[in-house]
Amino acid sequence: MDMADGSAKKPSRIQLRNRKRIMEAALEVFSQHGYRGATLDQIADAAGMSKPNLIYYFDGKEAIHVALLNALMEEWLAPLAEISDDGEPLEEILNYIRRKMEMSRLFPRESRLFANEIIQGAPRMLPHLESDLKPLFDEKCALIQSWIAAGRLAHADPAQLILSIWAMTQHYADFDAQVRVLVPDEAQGWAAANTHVETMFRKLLAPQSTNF
Amino acid sequence: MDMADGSAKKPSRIQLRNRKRIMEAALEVFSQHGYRGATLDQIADAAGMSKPNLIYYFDGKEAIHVALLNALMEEWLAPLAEISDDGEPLEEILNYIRRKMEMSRLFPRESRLFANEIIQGAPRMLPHLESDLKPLFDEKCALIQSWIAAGRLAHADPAQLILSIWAMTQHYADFDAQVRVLVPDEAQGWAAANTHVETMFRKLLAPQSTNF
DNA sequence: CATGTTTTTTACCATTTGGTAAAGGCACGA
DNA sequence: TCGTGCCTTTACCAAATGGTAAAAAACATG
Repeated sequence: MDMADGSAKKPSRIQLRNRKRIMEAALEVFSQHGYRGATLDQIADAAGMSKPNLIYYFDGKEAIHVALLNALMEEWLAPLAEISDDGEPLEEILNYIRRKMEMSRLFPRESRLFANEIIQGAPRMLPHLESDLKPLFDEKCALIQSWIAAGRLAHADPAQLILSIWAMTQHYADFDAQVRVLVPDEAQGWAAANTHVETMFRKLLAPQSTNF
Repeated sequence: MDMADGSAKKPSRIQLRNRKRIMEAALEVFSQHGYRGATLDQIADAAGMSKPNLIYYFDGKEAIHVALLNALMEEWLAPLAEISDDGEPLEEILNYIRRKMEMSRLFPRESRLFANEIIQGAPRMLPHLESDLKPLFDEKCALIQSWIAAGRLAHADPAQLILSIWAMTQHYADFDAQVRVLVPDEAQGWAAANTHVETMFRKLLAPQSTNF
C-alpha cells in the first residue's frame, strides 16, 4: 500500500486510472474550496467512487492534497525553468509572461490550488517552496541580474520583477470572480489583459529607458 | 436581538465592546483559515469568550463573516474613492498605489480575508461587488479615461490598470508566505517592493511615453 | 474453472462543529 | 433589598466529516 519505501510493486492499470481520476477530482474540489473547505465526499463524488475507495488509493485527505501539490508543482514551474540564457533578454521574459498568462487562462484551477495554499500560510507546502522554488528563483534572478549588468535590460530588482510577473498573471486566474464582475466581456477581457500586461513589462524593461 | 429592521435599540457599552472583540477575533481567524477553515471555537477563543456567547451577539458563523466583510469593505475601498479629479493625474494614481502598498503592509489580514473569499468564487460577496465595488470602479475608470484623452497620462486600459494595481499591491499581503521564502529580508523587502511598484507604474503611465 | 489477489461496497464509528436550551450571574434603579 | 433586564456559562444535540472493518465482488492466472 504505502510505497514511500523502495518496495514499490508496479501499479496496475486500474490503479493508474483511478489515481488519475482522484487527482483530477481533488484538483477540482480543493481549488474551489481550499483544503479545509473540501470534503472527501465531494472528492469521491467528483471522482465517481465511494469514500472508502478513495482511502484505498490514498492514505487520507492530507495525502491526496500533498500528492496533488507535488504533482502539479513541477509543471507549474516549468515556464520559469524554460527562461533561457541564450535568447534575447526582453523576448525571453515577455515569452515567459505570455506563457504565464496562457496558463492562467487555461489552468485556473491549478493557480487557485496554489493560491489557496499560500494565502493560508502554505502549511503543507513551505518545504517545497524552500527546496524546489527557491533555488530556481535564485537562479533566474541571477540570470536577469546579469542581463541588466550587461545593459540588455533596464535596471530593475530581479526578485521584484519575477514577483510582479506572478502577481499580474495569476491575478486573472485567482481573482477571476472579481475580474468577471468588473470586466464582463470575457473574450475581450483576455485580449485586453494580455495587451496590458505585455505593455507594462515592455515599458519597464526596455533597455533604452536607461539611456539618460 | 436581530435588528435588521428599523427597530434598533441603542447598543450598550458592553455590546459595543464585545462586538468589536468578536470582529477582531473573526478577522484574525477567517483571514488565516478562510470561511470554511475557521471554527466558532477558534473565534471564541481568540475573542476570549465562550462559543454560545458568540451566538448571543451574532446570529451564527455566516452572520459574523458577512458582518466582517461589510464592515471592512468600505475602509478597504476608501483609497480608491479618494482618487480625485482635481489633482495631477500621475500623482493621484501614484498616491493611490502608495496607499495600497501601505495597506498591504499594515493590514495584511484584511487583504487575505477578501482574497480568500474571492478566490473561492466570492460566494458571500458577489452582491457587494456588484453594488459597491462596480460603480466605484466604473467611475474611476471613466476619470482615468478622461485623463488619458486629455493627454495627461499614457494610453492604457483604465480597467486593466486598476486591476494591475490591485494585483501588484495585494500580492505582497496575500502571498506573504511565498514572498518571505524568496525575499527573506523583511525591511529591505518592503523598500524594494515600494520602489519596484512605483517604478513600474511610473514608466507605464508617464504621458511623455506617448510622444512618438 | 478453481484459486488467490485486487478492488469495491456496506455498515459503522469517533470526533468535530455549528448551534440550542435553560439556568445562573450581575448591575442597577425603585 | 428586591426585582428586572442584560449578559454568560453549563450542559447538551444533531449533522457532518474523516476514517475503519470486513464482507462481497471483480479480476487475473494457473
